[in-house]
Amino acid sequence: MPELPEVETVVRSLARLAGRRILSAEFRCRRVLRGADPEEMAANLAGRRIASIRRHGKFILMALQGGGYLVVHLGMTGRLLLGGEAGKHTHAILSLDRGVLLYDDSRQFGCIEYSTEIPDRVLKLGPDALEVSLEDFAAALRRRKTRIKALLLNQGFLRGLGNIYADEALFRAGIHPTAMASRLRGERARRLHEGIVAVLSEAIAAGGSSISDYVDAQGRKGFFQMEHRVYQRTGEACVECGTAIRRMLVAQRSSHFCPKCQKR
DNA sequence: ATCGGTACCTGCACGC
DNA sequence: TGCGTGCAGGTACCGA
Repeated sequence: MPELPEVETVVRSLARLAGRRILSAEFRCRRVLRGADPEEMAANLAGRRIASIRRHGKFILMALQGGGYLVVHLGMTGRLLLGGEAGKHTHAILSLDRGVLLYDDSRQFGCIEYSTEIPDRVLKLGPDALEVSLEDFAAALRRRKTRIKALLLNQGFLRGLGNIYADEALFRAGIHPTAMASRLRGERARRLHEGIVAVLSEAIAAGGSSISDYVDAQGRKGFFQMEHRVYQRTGEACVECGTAIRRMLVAQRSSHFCPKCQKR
């Protein structure tokens, strides 16, 4: 489900949790704990106060007073929900001094873990897609010999983009998903950087994209899916030229593009 | 060191 | 109605 704009929206809807205390925690699925012991997890969290909540790429970092972090990744179908009933796919239940926070994930591709420090695999990600400078972005592109779509999905290169916003940014830049990254120089690199920042900013302003079931922590849907120009619009007319939008696989992920507007 | 392909898991829409 | 197929916002891991 969630890419940078959705995770940012969730984090904003969780901001009110700063200062709250976790009374107790319950974990029901070992898989989303990345192998950690459920009892140990619960013991690490019980009685702790939440200091702050922030986004790092697609990760959610909940800092605890006195040290330590609750690190959450929503994977494809993860949800953090304030309030509501635990269901079939609820894997974590945090009882707070006021209310409850649930972690729900039907496909179990996400994770929720406690760590004394921010994990290395989180810290080693590339620069944030909303913060990277054009100069750094353009220089990094030149060093990579791979198709641009695959590179934009690589969180070690740039953190935050996923399949929707990679396709949308490439469309805005007029770049074909199979274009070689190292060949995108000058004006093309600038347009791609601009397209990434623009699409992510607009999506955050719209509360993210709700393709099937994405909602923020208060259960609110996003509406940026109304603004998608290529993603899941296969066969529909390009908003710029009217040509039918095409779909192809790039790095095993479906990629949507306008064959006329986007050049290799 | 980098890259592409595959595996992981559940649910849904579709055609027969 | 049920069954098989393909598809879905993600990353980790493997071998080349």
